[in-house]
Amino acid sequence: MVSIMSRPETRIQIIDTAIDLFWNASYRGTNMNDLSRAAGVNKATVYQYFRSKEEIALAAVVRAAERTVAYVFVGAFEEKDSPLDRLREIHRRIYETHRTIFEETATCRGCPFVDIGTELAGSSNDVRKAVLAAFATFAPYYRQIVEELKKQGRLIHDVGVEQLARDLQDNMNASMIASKIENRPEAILEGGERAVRYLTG
Amino acid sequence: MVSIMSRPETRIQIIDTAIDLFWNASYRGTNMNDLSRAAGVNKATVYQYFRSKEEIALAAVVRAAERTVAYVFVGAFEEKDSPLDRLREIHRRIYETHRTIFEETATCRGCPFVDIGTELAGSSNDVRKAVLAAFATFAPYYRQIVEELKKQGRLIHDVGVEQLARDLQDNMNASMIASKIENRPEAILEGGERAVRYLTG
Amino acid sequence: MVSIMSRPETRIQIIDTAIDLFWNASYRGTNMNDLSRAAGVNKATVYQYFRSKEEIALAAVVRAAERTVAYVFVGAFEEKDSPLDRLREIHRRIYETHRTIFEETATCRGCPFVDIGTELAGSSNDVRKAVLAAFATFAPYYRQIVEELKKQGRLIHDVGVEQLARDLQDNMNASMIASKIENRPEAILEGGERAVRYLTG
Amino acid sequence: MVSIMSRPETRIQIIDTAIDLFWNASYRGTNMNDLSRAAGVNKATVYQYFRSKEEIALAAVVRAAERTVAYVFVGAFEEKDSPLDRLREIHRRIYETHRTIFEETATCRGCPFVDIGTELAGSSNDVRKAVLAAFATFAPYYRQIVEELKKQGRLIHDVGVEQLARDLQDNMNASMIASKIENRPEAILEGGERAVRYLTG
DNA sequence: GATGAATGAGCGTTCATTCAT
DNA sequence: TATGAATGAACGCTCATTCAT
Repeated sequence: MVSIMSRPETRIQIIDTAIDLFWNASYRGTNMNDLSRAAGVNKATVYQYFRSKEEIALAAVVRAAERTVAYVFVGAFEEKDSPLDRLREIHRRIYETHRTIFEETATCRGCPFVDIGTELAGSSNDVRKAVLAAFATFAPYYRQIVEELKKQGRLIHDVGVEQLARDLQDNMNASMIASKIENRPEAILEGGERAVRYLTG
Repeated sequence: MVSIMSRPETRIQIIDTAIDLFWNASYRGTNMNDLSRAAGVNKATVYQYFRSKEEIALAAVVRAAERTVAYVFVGAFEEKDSPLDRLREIHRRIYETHRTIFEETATCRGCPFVDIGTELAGSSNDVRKAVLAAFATFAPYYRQIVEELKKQGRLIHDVGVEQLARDLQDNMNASMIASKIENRPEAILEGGERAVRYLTG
Repeated sequence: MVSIMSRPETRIQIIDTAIDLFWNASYRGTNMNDLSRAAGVNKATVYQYFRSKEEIALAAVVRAAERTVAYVFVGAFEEKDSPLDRLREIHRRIYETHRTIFEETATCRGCPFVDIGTELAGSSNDVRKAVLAAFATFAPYYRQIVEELKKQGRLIHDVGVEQLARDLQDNMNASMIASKIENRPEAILEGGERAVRYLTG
Repeated sequence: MVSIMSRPETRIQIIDTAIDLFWNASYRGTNMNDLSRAAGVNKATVYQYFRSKEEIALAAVVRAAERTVAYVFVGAFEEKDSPLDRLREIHRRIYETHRTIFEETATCRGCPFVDIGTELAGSSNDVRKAVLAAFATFAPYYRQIVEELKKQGRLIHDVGVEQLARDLQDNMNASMIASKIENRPEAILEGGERAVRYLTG
């Protein structure tokens, strides 16, 4: 069965499939055979859109970041108004995603950025930097949360906004690692409460 | 029960080599050829001590945890007396290890437990649980730090000791991930300060 | 009989590109991607003019022979009058072509006919025969050189004209192989002197 | 069926098989699957002895040269005493080899050195130099033939010994190319007569 | 107990060729 | 006519693992 999709759709189809497979089975745990089959295209077709598997990883990180910004951060900011609610909503949205997968597969996935970043940082500087860039696209949202809290005089630590925003990102990463290692999605939710606690006591 | 090997040193030599290689190049990025050569034994000899590569990963996680307890946690507790100094010393010891490697290789390694855990959690439940068990061996030290602070009335959060100890472990994981993704060992040190801040304000 | 293509220039463009690429990187070392791109046409377009890659090789041999006859043999015969000067001029013209390429690429190309012939003789009888036919288009010129020398009584070997003409072709092939293996264009020029020596002492 | 041969035998078995296949179907026309199967070993085993296909080509050229020296040149020198008989015997021995293969396969193979040299000179400088080195191992025999003829005062050309020895090598190469392109083993024999003619008139 | 040698299965990648428009 | 897109088959090479001694 040949799909009738034109160029950009195929590319995106491949990337989205890669995001899913890399996230589920890691970069090295996913092979190009599985990837092409899951994407519904021939293996050679994949190589008309990407020069190498690593280049797919790069594109996957970029696109996953875009999707995360749209669904998690913009979504949370649109749905909630107060900084703390937004922070909780960010964690809640990620939690829901993981919980759904957990219910289907009994397995808790980790953070797609942390996972591929730690797996490949040692062998691909490009991927490492792509993950760093992904985090940078989340930073404005964390920053805004911190700034609003600061304006409201509710921050308990006398630390720069930038640092606190980074702390929120680190806290999110830690939550998702815990949820994967403990195989327990709730850790992500608990991470949200910890973040609130850390910022406002 | 008699173990299948006669020379425990060989077994340990293999495990220690595996810890180093897995930590440096990830589990899947390390092959049995490199491992056996680096361990100074024949490839077939490795398979007299371990049934599979995964079993080596299991043993590596266990032994790396033991070494971490001895050098990082016991070491820090022997060197420092106050809970906050001990917490800082834990981060400092890990930082020093990473900084030394960073100066030699210009590359920042991550957390051996988080790395192998996130890489294999999806495909090996045993490894995931081994990492969880490794963290459990660190927990008593974090717990003692928190308890002593509590006794001194210096904790700013009204949260259970157990939870705060977990938070310290999560914070450490987050620091090491940041140091790897940012290729900047200092992130581990900064993580120590954040932990202090989180606990005592 | 109507040919299948409407634009003869496209066909020729493809063939000329193939001659260059096959000559530079060998038949199997050239792929249809590079060929179509270098020819400035779509890959599928190539297959509207040729049924297969081998058919391109066939056409390339035919056209390269035509170009060689025109530039090397007719050119030499127009420029020089005496048989020995013509023989030398044949080698000189080929030498100049190779020397120019050598100066640009530091690499000495071989004989396009010998190269593709030896590469494909074992797998394509058609290509082998095409190369044979190419040599046959050079033979009249070598024959004429030998015949004129014979008429002048300057031949030192009592061998048939046909055989001596073949010897000249063989000598040329040997020169070009030597120049390629030794990466030294001068071997072609030296081959010209050897030919003179062989015929007239 | 696993062969019981020990290390050096397996290596030689692979090389000898490679010589045969490369000679029959060219370097690029031979794949590692065919090679390993024909050698009677697993594909992975081949890569325990050679780092790459190109390294096999290198070893094949070296060994083919050794075998050629032993069978063709030393053999001819032991069998015949006079320089011209030796020269003819060199061509005759090569001819017999080709004729036997021709009778079995109806196809005339070319020169293993020229063939792989022209195929790979453009992409592997190492192979090119290996072929050059192979010719260098034949040179002493051609040189001795020429020197003895010179001592006997039978040379008709006033050209250095070194040059004439090179001419004999070139002549042999030309003969074998002709035999392959014409699919006619006799061309090698005729090349022997031409060599005699060239040297002594 | 230790090893040199071997292997089946699979890896990422590329090939000549064809489809659909 | 010409092309953007796709493909089955094969490529050189590497993997974790096992055999035979």
